[in-house]
Amino acid sequence: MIINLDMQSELPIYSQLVYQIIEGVASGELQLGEALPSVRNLAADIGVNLHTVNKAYTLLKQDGYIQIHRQKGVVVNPDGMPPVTDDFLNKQRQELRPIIAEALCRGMSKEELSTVLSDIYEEIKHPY
Amino acid sequence: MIINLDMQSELPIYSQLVYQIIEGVASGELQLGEALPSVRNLAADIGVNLHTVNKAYTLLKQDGYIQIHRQKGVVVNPDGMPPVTDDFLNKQRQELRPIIAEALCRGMSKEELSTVLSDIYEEIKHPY
Amino acid sequence: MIINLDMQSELPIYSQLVYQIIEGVASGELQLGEALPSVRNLAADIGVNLHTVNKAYTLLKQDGYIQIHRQKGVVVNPDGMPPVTDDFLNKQRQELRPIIAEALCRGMSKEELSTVLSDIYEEIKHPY
Amino acid sequence: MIINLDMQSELPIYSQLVYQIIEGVASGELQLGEALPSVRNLAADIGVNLHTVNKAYTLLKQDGYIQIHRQKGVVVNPDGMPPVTDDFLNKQRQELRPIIAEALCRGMSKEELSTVLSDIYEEIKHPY
DNA sequence: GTGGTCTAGACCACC
DNA sequence: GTGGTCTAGACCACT
Repeated sequence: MIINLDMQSELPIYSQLVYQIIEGVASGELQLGEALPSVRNLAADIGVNLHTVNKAYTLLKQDGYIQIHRQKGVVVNPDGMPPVTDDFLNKQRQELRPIIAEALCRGMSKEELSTVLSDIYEEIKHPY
Repeated sequence: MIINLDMQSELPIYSQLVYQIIEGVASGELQLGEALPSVRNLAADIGVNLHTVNKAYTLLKQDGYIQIHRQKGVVVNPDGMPPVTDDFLNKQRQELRPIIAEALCRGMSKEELSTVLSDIYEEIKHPY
Repeated sequence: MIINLDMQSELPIYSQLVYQIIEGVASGELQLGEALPSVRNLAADIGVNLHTVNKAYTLLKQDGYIQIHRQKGVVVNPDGMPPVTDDFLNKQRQELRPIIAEALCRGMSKEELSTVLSDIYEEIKHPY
Repeated sequence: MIINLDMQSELPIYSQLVYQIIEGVASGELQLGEALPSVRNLAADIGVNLHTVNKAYTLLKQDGYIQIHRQKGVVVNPDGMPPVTDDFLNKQRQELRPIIAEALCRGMSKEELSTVLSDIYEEIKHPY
């Protein structure tokens, strides 16, 4: 899987890592139970610090996206992805709110927004 | 207009300010051309430093949401809001992408996402 | 003569006034010895404070562009415009330097810059 | 690179910094991709507050002259300088206009002005 | 009274 | 170590 980092982004590198792995699962490029590179290997591959990869993996584990086994290494959670909890929905709304407010302000209609959302949805699901 | 700040949030205070003012315009609570509080007044009202407010105002001005008149004060841009540029759409997609990837991963359908979006859209537009 | 002020410009209003009057003389719209509106009238016409107009006139007088007579009012200096002094040339170079550096940085050639300069020169001289 | 600040100038210190760095790039003293001093180092070197340097760097970043890498430092944009956009040309004309009007008023010919411009252009390009 | 600038000094996240 | 954010308090130009 190809990881694409923007070193100038305001987003921390570990967050970018988290999102790229989540997107990998969302697109099907990463299967449930599939092994991920070790912290050490991934860090070397993408040229970032060990701590950075570690932080990303730890966050992914906390949210239930991956499992970290002492010896076997890191795998995408074979029991499936975390469910849509109320906490998640609240967080999602908080993140969407300012984006939608800005769009509304600039005159985008609900339909236009829906189209953008739908576009991205399909783009992630079928990245080929 | 009521400003609601979360001092514990990971979002910088000035960003929260920016979004709340944008939402104020989006909801119609702030009219085009309407005066905003002076830097110092707003800072005192919400209990933050004047530089923090200043930064928020400066960002809003850069994006064309407000005008800062020399020694007269700050007003919502009377010439209307900034348009939907390609830059804006790109930025919007970049912000939406990880949110949608996460939703997809957890099994939300496109329709469910659209409903959430629609909900928030109306919530902002009709906050009563 | 039509005065055009930009209340949002970073340039102080009195400076804008100074430049517009200088441009009026440069274009020939204002003749040597021609009367300018009184401080009071001009302030009322363009909707700014008396002090602002006063400051502009005072600066113009200091540089020798106009004369201010107690009773007769304000006139464009009938003895001609101030000469090209070394001080003026130094000030001019200081002002031009950052503009030219920026142009050079972005890849404008000396010829392109000269064309822009020539354009503006003619535009001011023949504003019709 | 030697930075020369005039603390008495009407130009804000951060603007002087911006222009000096742009001139450094224009003259070739600063190469594309070259590292600039950290905010704190530069501030200490030239004896100003770190916020002042920060503001200069932020402005340079906004215009595309430099890149600010997360926790790694500041470099001259390795992808080249920002292009000559219409916005830039408009801003340039606005800045040149009053300077040219004044010169015209005092009787400088187009050729004299062109010579001054050419002088400064070469002076910046070949500062030795 | 307005925003613009500057200082001094602090804490934080990231790497 | 880096930049990002925030505070407190000051002076200035402009209107």
